[in-house]
Amino acid sequence: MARYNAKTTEAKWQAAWAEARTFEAAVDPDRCKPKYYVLEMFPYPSGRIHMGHVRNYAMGDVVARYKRAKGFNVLHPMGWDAFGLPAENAALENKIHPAKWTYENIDNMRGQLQSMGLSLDWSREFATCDVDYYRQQQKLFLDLLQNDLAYRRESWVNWDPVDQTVLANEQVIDGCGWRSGAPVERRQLSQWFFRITAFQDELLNALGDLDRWPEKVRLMQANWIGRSEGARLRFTVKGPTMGPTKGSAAHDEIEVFTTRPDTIFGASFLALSPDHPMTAKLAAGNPDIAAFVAECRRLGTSEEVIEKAEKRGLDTGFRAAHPFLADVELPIYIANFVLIDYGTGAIFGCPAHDQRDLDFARKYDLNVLPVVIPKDADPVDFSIDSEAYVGPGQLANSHFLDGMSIEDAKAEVASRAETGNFGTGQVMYRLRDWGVSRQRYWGCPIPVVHCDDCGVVPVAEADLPVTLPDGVTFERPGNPLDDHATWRDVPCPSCGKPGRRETDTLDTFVDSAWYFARFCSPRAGQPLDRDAVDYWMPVDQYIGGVEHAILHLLYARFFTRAIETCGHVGVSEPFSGLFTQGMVCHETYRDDAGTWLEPTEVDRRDDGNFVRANNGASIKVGRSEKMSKSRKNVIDPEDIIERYGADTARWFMLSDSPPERDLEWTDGGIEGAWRFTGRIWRIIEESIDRLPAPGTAVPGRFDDNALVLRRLTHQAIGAVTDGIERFQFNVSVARLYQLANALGSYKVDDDTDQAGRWAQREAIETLVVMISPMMPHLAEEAWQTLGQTGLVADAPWPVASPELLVEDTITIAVQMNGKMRGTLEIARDQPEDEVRAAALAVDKIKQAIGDKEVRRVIVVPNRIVNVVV
RNA sequence: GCGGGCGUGGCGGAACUGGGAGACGCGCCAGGUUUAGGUCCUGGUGGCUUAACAGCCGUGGGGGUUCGAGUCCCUCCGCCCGCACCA
Repeated sequence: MARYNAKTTEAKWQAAWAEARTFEAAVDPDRCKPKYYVLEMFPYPSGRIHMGHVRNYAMGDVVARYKRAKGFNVLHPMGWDAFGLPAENAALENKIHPAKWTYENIDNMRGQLQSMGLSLDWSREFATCDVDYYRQQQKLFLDLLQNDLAYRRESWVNWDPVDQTVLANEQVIDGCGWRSGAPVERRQLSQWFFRITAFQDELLNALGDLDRWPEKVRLMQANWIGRSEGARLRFTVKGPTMGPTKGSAAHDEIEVFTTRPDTIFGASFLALSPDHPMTAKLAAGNPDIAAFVAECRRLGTSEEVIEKAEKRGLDTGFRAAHPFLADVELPIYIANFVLIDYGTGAIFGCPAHDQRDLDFARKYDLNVLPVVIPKDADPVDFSIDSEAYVGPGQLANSHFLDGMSIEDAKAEVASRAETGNFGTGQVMYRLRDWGVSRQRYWGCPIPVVHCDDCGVVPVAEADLPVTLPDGVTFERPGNPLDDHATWRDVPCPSCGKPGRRETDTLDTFVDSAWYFARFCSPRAGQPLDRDAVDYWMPVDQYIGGVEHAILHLLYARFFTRAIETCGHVGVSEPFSGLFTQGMVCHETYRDDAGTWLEPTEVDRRDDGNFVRANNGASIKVGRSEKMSKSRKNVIDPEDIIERYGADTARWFMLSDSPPERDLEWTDGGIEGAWRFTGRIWRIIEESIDRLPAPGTAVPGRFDDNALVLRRLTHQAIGAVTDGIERFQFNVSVARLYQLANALGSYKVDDDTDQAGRWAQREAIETLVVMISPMMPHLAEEAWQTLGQTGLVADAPWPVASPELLVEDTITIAVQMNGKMRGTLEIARDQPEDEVRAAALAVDKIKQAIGDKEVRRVIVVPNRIVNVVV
């Protein structure tokens, strides 16, 4: 009996699929098959695939192959998110052009992915750095420009001093660049923006229809867009009557945004952001204010400090007139907790109903007047101590608002403000427009020319693409395109006078904001071919890491709407189904000095302790963490595939852990998967000589032994299918183990039981087809060995026979007072009376009842009986 | 601080709408085959009490609803993720 050789077998079937062009998709002209577009987030070509890729693509391949077998016309493409900074860093370090570095990496990673045996349509492959791709992206940019969805403005930007590039607000994490981790500086630059805020309402509202998205992701997006209803209110400024700013000129009015206009009568101060224009004015004439502002800014970027920072403020000496109370004036502070980026950069503080305002009021001894009273509290002695009251209630101490609900009071204040011409109701969003300018070489050039006379002039469509020049140097910091005179200096397309190309390139998030649509018609002469895009879009199932839950997915949703506006697509939402998978983790190891060690440097001894492989020194085993180079807890997929084969690696990725949760890589797990491939193979080899020929007619009769196997087979079909449909691949895997176990212990008497052999073939074929999305090579080899002529990749998904899913005789549990006491074998669907009688006749139940009185008997049909005594 | 999620054997986990807790895998124990070893096969494996039969306990803790709770409700504890002085 030949042992299964994964290496040669996998190569053989990969060649066979390529030869037969099995996975190349085409628009189905008759529309007789439903389409299904499954896509995994395309990789950045770093050079090597990692286990996260293996997990991601193994899952996507299960879906793609399963849907194929279910009769869908499946599109399953792959490409490369190929622009970006690492290529420039590599260029600098290794003196290699970014393009050469990138394409070499792609070649290597393509080979690695192909060794996984994925059912990908490689004929559609492209990289976002292909001129053909980014020329189409430039066309889209021009369309956005024309539709006022792209624009240029001076703005304060987040400047990453390490990457030497601008970052979007979304890319700044805890005051540091999302990629470099360096503290971000603020600089003023002229920048290109995409008007994502034009769709803020749609992007928020449409989340409600994305019912095949994880709730978590929808919530994160909603929070990111951050819609809140409130009011803008203008306060008249008086003074200064005292304090450090006495005598200096200032604003006449301060406009605040509040989500709680109902609490206006509880206001006891106004607070300005340290970056507010009025603050700046005051700081210019007052060193104390300037010093305070500087101090706030210093505190401003670091994360941990701010979290625990005390609420602090500085009284400007100015006063603001209360809009409804002629005799009340509120002090105006500059406060460290007021953000310039949100609302108007100024607030009114109502200490009784906002914790931050309360902390502030207690510190500066300001009035705390409750104006919302909880339902069961007494308005007379309801008071605020150290905790602000933010719950529901009724207005009090609020003149014309007294007795109103919070909602009514909010509306009333907004309406009176409008009447009195000092404010209005207002919806505020946290979302900002998407800054897309990057001062980098390795990105999509923005196709415009700057002219002293004509301003910003778009490059004519006929003159696209604006290609990246060769012969650039990366020695100097900043953008190499700025230094490339022959590329940079061009005549103005409008007037012909000397002009200057835009040297900014687009954020790589733009590249990934429409690649999924390009896959529908990857060689089209325009960005998107409407026939193809209308047929394939939206993506039915998108799969990737949760780390892209906000940025990439929000940009893709925006961009799809933007190009819909320009007429390139007919859908608003790019991904109708989304699945976010967990990370691949591994234990970490350190020696006594605290140095991280690779798994290969560590040996597990028989007593379970870990030692250094080379010298037996003791090792500290740390908790399982995401595989990362810095912690050295990385397992290279190539090593695993080389040693065990792709099927084993894929099987392990799908076993045990639910796909949405983190998976812990263990040696035991991969060994177990590897043993299973051997077991499948043995089951087939040991029985193949005695099985009936493929396609033999169903025997008329099966004995009990065969019937049990057939039932199990058909139940497995139901359960495995259900597991795949619900993204519970681990459950499907468990059911496949169960079926294999049953086959392993299945015995047939060849002299008397041909039907038994038939049932065995049925079970084996079913098993093979159902493992084929997970272990496609082994399945093809088995399919061939079983005497089938076509590819298992083209075989239909098995269908369970309903009559085999139900058993005639069932075992039901009998409880007494809710505790299991025994079981009962009985024909299914018996009348309740008979089940009750049978249950009461069970020996253990009779014993347990003894001389107690039976008060009730609850019969749940075909499930359980509960005797209550 | 706000929002979301999770907590089940030694480990990863299963249990569709409340109905036999622990499927399946790993690990471990015992036995067998072959062998140098692994592979492979058979059986066992939540805890406690017991010689055994059997019984009791058991899904983070406590309480509740129910004939019946891993599942629903309240409360407390712990862990994870996201956002964050968002007015």
